[in-house]
Amino acid sequence: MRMTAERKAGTRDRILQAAGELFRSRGIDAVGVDAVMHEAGLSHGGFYGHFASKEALVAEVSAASLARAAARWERISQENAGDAALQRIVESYLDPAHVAASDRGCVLTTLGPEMARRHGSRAALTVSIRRMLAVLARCLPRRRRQGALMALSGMVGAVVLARLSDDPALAAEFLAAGRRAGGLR
Amino acid sequence: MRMTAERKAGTRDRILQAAGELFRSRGIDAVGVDAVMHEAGLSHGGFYGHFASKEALVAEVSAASLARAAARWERISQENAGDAALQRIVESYLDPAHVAASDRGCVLTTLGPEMARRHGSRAALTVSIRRMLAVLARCLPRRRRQGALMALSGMVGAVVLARLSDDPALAAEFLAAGRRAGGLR
DNA sequence: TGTACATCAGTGAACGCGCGTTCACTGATGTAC
DNA sequence: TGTACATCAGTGAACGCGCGTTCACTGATGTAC
Repeated sequence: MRMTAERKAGTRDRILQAAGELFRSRGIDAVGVDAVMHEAGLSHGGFYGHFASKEALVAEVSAASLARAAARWERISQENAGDAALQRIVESYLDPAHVAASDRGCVLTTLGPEMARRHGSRAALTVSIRRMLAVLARCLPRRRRQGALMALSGMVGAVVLARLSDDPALAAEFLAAGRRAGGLR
Repeated sequence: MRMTAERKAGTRDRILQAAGELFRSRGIDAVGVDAVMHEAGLSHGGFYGHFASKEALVAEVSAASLARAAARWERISQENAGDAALQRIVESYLDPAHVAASDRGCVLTTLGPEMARRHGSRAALTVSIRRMLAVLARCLPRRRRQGALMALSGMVGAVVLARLSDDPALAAEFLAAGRRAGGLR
């Protein structure tokens, strides 16, 4: 009984993981429950033993994914001095490889407008956004709050625009602008 | 014959207008051809007399909508001095009323990630992005290119994050950060 | 000017398909004796 | 230790529905005489 419960929790995590990757790379409405379950190595019927609906999955996977990003930023800022922490966070957010791999990209840049329309999911995302702002403010020397707001806005916009840009040179310019907004260079 | 051709062109424009509003407010995949045609006051069957496919409509309406925004910025920058033009552009982009009315919002902030996945449509959007950057650069006193890239990134990110924020106070903070990124205050 | 015909923008029924969801089932694993 | 039973995570067929697209049609308008 104990082991089956753990096994089920593991399956649930695999579904969340698969959904996180597929939603971010293809968009929420373009990915069906059967595609998520197939990616998790299961048949589609079992989905409703883990989640009440596709919408419940969307809410949970987006909240969990952004919360994990916020936790990662917090860990980096605890283990590094302000300067070094900021550099790590900003560089990794704007790393061209991360920008290209949208299936592992930040929810804010991969699903931002889509999640903004799902009003029920915004509260959970806002909690993580506040945590990310707090980390950035802690890393900055002064004008902390304003700097954090500008850094996050600049980074999110830069990634969205870099992904939209047809020309790699223009995309690189946006990523460089994002780094500057994040206080680097 | 002449008048019917004009009438048909007018109908086509109504379809584009309806699609632009619906796609931006609800998302592309959440809006069907029949919803677009109904909004334009027509029955769904007539759609294929105007467009080859839904995907062709998506490409055209997104490109046209962003091109119109770029043209508006160019008009403002021609009719005003650099300072005043920048203020008008940035203020209107970050006006809370405009941010709330996503059906008339900028394609970059309402459909950015969704359009980034449609590789065939990116080239046309990139043309408009370059025009918008050129306008911003013309308005700035110095560090023009860098300033323009940071301004556009900061404004786009600020609007995305403001729409995501559950709390109006936090949303207002993001919009203020976007104004600062745009060189105001 | 009036009538007969041609054009074609728009209609609405129909199509095949994939979606989200339900449900009777199966078979591996855990428990009781 | 071995056997019989209970549990329940996961299966896969089936559902109603709305999607994108097609097509035979209609009826208003423009042209020819």
